[in-house]
Amino acid sequence: MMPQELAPQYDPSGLEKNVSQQWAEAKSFAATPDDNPHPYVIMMPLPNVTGALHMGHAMDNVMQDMLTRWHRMMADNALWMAGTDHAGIATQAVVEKRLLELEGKTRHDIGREALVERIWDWKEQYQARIVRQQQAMGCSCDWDRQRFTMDKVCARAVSWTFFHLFQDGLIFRGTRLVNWDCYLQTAVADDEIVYETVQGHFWHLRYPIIDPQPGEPHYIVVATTRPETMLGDTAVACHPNPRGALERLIAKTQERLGVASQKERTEIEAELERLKQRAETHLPLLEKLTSMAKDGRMVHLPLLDRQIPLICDEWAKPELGSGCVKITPAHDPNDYDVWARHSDTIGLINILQIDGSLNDNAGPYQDLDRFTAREKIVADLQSQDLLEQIEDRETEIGHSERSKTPIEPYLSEQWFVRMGDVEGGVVCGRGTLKEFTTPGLAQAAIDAVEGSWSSPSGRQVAFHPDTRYGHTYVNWLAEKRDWCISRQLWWGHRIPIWAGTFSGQVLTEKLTWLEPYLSRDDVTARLLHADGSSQLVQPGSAVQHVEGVEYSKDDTMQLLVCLREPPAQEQLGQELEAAGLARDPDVLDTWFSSGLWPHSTLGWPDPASAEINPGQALLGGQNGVADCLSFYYPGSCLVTGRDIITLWVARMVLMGLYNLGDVPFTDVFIHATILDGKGERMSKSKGNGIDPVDIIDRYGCDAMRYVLCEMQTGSQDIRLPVQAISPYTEEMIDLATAKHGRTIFTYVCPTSGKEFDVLGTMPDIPSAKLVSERFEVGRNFCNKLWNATRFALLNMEAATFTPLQVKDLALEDRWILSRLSRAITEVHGQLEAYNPSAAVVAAREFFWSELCDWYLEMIKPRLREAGEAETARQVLAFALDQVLRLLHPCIPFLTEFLWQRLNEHAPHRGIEQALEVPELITRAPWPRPQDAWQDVQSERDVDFLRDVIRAIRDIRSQYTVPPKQTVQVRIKVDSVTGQAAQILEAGSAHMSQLAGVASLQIAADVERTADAATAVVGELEVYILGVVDIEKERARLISRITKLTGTLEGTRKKLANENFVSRAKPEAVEKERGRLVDMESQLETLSTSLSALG
RNA sequence: GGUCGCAUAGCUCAGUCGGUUAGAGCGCUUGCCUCACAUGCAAGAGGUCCGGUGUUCGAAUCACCGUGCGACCACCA
Repeated sequence: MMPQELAPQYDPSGLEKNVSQQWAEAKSFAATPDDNPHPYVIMMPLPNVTGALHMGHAMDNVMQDMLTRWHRMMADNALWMAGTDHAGIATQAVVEKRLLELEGKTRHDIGREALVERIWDWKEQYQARIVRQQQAMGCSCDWDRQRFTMDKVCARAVSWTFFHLFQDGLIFRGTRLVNWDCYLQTAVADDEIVYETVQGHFWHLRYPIIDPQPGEPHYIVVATTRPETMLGDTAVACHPNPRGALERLIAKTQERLGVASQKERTEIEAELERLKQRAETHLPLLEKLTSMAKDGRMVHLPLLDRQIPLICDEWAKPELGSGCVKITPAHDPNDYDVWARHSDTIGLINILQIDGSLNDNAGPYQDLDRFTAREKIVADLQSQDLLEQIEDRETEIGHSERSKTPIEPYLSEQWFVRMGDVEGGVVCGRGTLKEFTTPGLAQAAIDAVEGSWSSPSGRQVAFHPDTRYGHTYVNWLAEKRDWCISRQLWWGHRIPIWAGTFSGQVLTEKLTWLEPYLSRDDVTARLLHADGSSQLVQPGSAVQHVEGVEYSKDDTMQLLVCLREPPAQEQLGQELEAAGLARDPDVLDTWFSSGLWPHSTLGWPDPASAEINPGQALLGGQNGVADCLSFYYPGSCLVTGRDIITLWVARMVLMGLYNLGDVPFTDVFIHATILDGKGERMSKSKGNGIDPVDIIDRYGCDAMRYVLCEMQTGSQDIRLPVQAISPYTEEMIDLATAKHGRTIFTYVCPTSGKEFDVLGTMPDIPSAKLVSERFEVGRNFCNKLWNATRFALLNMEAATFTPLQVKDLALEDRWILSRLSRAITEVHGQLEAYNPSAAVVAAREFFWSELCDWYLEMIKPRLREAGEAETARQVLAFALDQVLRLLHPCIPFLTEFLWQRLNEHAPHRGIEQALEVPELITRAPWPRPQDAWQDVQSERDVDFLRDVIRAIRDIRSQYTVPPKQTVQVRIKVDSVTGQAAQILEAGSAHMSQLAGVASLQIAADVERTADAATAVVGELEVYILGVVDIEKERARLISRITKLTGTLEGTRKKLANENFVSRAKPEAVEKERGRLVDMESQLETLSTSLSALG
């Protein structure tokens, strides 16, 4: 096939599709275990199947792809595992919402099975869309291995992990106060709550005191932002020692005042004054109440006519409110703690039903929604004169991230993973060669990133680009809070537990029936005592144990049976159900399965028997080569944003350690978060989120990737100004400065004056695409690369390869090879340091500022000359080859396309020897720097020539000499045989080509004509003849002299400073001396020229 | 309340061990459609390195104080 000439302009649209197809056909990204000792593994942070990808995903994916492609070129066996997350609550919420909107039905109308089926449909649709987006971004994942967290292979890993944690006593069931989403009717994790400030009230309630003695108050005032919770009050607390507490606080505040800054002072002084005042006004009453509490006095709970005790607890703060606090243990976490301290004297009353309405403990308010009840209660209290005051107040209300409804603290039975240290420690990697014992799960994950610890294989986890995110990780884990893993949802991995509550003889019967199953290694059971503790039912000893002393005949106990294997869950599960046990309806927290991602995807616990989807690459070992799990685990690098360091990274580390005894990866690369032009986090719901596909459509994927790489500098945030494309005029409108329309999601097009929206939710006005002009830079870069290649190919009709000796090459050839070698070292080093921006800048700098701006220009005359052209072509082809390789991890499509064109024109490339040139660039060997090519002398010589050329160009520009007009130049040198003269002589062709020099005279005694402008380059005087306007030249020279004199004075002063000369490093002093000499000589030349002007 | 981070050109950001006249890209000004590229080429202007104090021969860089932002965690009767 005849090589085709490239079009003069780069157009990414068709190109990227074709290249994509080539990669797919060649299965370029397939990874299979082999005898390569260097696997490189990245596990993709799995996007949720709730929606399309955004710019944050683009950044994340591009960073991963860059690392993967780089390692693939370095001949590592590189696996990038792709996949998606079922994202339990998020996905179910989206599908339920649609169900309601489109069909007016709730999940209860259609039932569990039908809902789950619908969510699967949704998942298929979105997963396909996500994969298309990732492929459009050039992601070089092994697409034959992509997974979904609910795939069978992953489900088995989830079940196994649950089973072992349960068996080890690390998973337990308990009644705890959880965050309850009344809309979705599930527990949600602390991190799934967003706080919003709302205008609320602070109600001060009066609780009458029963039988007040003379001198005692008739009521106690307590304040609340949620008055309906009073129905669940079981005590009122006051501080056991209010005077002591208040005095301590006053002392502490005084101390703070001592060290406070000026600004804080007034505030602290006011606070101090308030506290002192309060001691006067409130203490007598509070002390009275304390003594009454110690006396065991009771308080009347209004509306319900209950008596509740007055108790002493330090949770009551004498400095706040009335100094007393109502205690609602079932609906407030702090009150729950108070209850835990006083559980012998006070009760615990739940007043809520799962939908947020009140239950039968609420008496007359039963079945009212909690907010309706609130109004009614306030009104009722008011009518009984029990409302002392209503204060307006801003309050922070926790809302569920998914349903956007207010969260209620709610007492319910949930499953937890024990994160803290346990007696006897936790065995990690049980049964493997890497087995070791750790104090607890959280501690194991903390150890993994700290100091001297290393896994049995010698690994540990390091954060990049710096260690500060290690602190986030450790601080979070150090709390060792138990992890609530149950969710009352239908979408997710169902908890593999069957439970039944039995007592006495029946329990014994059940255990006897269970006995034979317990000898199987995939069945385990525990008995849950009323106090929350549990014991493993041991095979062979179950019956005896039960008949022993552990519990009395009348005790009621919960029998929990856990099944490890999903198939057994089907069969044995039915038997258990027939025996009166019921499967736990809950599903697991999404992070439970994503925490297993690095090994569940590889077939853990047994790759050979892993059930993968049809057509997918096998996981078991073949032909004597290791299976995927042992080959690809532990992996290499995790790439993610900082928002899920705790949720995900920490969990992967601890799950990996627990199941396999080793960390899932050794490096964690935390990339920047993308913000909009106002510094706000990008998100679709904020109306500032850019869809990567819109950028790809407009600028091309490579352009987007180039800019993303260049932006990744290591700082924590990146601002990306966002523009909307006006649907009326197609103009770009900057959202940071544009005028809003009727809502914050609409803007006014300044030209047409019409309104558009950015969310796509306004039915009556058109919506605008969001893009960013920042990506133009990337497109321009791609165009430059396209055209540089185009130029090379136009000159390469007869390219051949002949082994060359570097020392025989022309100055510019030696120079470009030396610079190339440096650039390779730099790019490689910056990639190793997780600094993509610096890597890309180094590649660009070499390619654009050196190869294009100078080398190409310098060899143009040679390319036209037979005899000279061959070598120039060969060096050019080689340099281009190396540039394409260096840029491939960043801009894969274009480099792949150009690589193939280069292969057509110049299939054999190299300098001393021919390079390995594969058909596709994806597996082209990564460039290596050549020490032998480092040529300081040629670099210095070319720098010098460039300085002279620039000086001439500067003068030409200053005197507006038309580009086509040539100039005569005379250069005064010390000696015509000196080095400078030789370089100039050798470079005269370049000067003519690059600075329009028609005639060049180099001599020690050149004459300066009256119409000559003077430039000084180092020690040389350069005269450009026939351009001068005397006044202008005088002004120019004076300006130069003034500037130079200033610097010169500074240097002189420095050197005159005795301290500098004696104390600074000798090199620094030497440097200054050298500069001084240079500047003095330049100044002299300039002064001479000035005076010559007359 | 706790922990951590940021502030450098009009904009977005680099700046390594404290050492030359503080850099890049975009934008701006001027001149060029020079036979690869106007998505380009050449030349240029543009800085109180947030403010202050200190350490040092020397501070954008180190320490402390202040100002203004931001992130995460905790809490909020």
